[in-house]
Amino acid sequence: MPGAKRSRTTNSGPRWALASQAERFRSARAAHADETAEDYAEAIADLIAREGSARVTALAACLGVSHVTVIRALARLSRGGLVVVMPYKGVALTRAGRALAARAKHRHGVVLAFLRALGVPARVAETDAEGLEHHVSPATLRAMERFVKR
Amino acid sequence: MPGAKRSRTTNSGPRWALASQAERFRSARAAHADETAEDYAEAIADLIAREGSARVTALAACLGVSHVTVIRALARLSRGGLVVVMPYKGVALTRAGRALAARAKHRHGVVLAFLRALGVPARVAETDAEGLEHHVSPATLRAMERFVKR
DNA sequence: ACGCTATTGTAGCCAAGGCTACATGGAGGT
DNA sequence: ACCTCCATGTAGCCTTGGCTACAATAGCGT
Ligand SMILES: [Mn+2]
Ligand SMILES: [Mn+2]
Ligand SMILES: [Mn+2]
Ligand SMILES: [Mn+2]
Repeated sequence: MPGAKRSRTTNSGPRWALASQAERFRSARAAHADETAEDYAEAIADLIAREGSARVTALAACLGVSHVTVIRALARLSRGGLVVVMPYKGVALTRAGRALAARAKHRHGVVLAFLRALGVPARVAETDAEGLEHHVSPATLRAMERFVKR
Repeated sequence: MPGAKRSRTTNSGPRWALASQAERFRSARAAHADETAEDYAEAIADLIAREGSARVTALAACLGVSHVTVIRALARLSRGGLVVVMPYKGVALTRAGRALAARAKHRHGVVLAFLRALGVPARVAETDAEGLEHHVSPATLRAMERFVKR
């Protein structure tokens, strides 16, 4: 008979498969939790470098969200000790914030250069890099760097 | 004087930079919106293939979330016409659901094979692929396939 | 036939990340 | 000095995606 009835606890595949698959999903969810902080830190550092200051409105335009969304995100990052908000003056990065921005910027650059080296068109590479970067582990990042340097 | 005061509308960098950066962030957010559907479709198809049915409990174990989370996600996917839930029997994929699962599974496979080919250790590759897959555009996917086939 | 146990479902909580509409504040230009 | 405009902040709403605790039910084994 088809779908031969197996006792309720039996399951064909390898015993470790399910648990470690769950771990993979957990990792992806954890990456998403860090994503906002990374993107904000990088955007703030860029704005300060390019315009001398990072204003809430500029951040909103840059990230493609409303200023309200930025204000609330900054409040969270501030509680987390990554930024200092100076109303009507701009947002500054703390030491930890600058460190995060530097790591994010570096990784972003590597991922982008990697995609370009792979032969992905510039515009597409730029778009994909913005999402991919947050899921690139240190080991994969090293592999990408190796590849970029031929 | 340092930080030479620029008129309020001036901004150094290229004029198009901000808007298109916003577009990149919007794309990444859009990818996240599809992520749950893709992962669920793929997991359901896998469970059906491996065990003959996809039960809520099995999905929860597989995805690393509580059964409540699965039930609610399935309700949304059901409203979206991707799955049909048959209580105490299992979850079935609709035609659209099967198509999504097939695309997701293929892309996942390519991303994983690509990382392996790049020299990323198996465990790390499996973990990274779970998050990366959702941000790989068709153009990048093709580039990865090309690379895997040397 | 009946009870146990595992599966499924509900209620209600939380945080994040979006939004619009409206309120307040700063600062430049007149 | 003051007006006006823009930047900032608040109130309140929504959806997604987590969770725990508890309720209901299917179906197996006795
Ligand atoms: Mn980035
Ligand atoms: Mn990003
Ligand atoms: Mn992602
Ligand atoms: Mn995935």
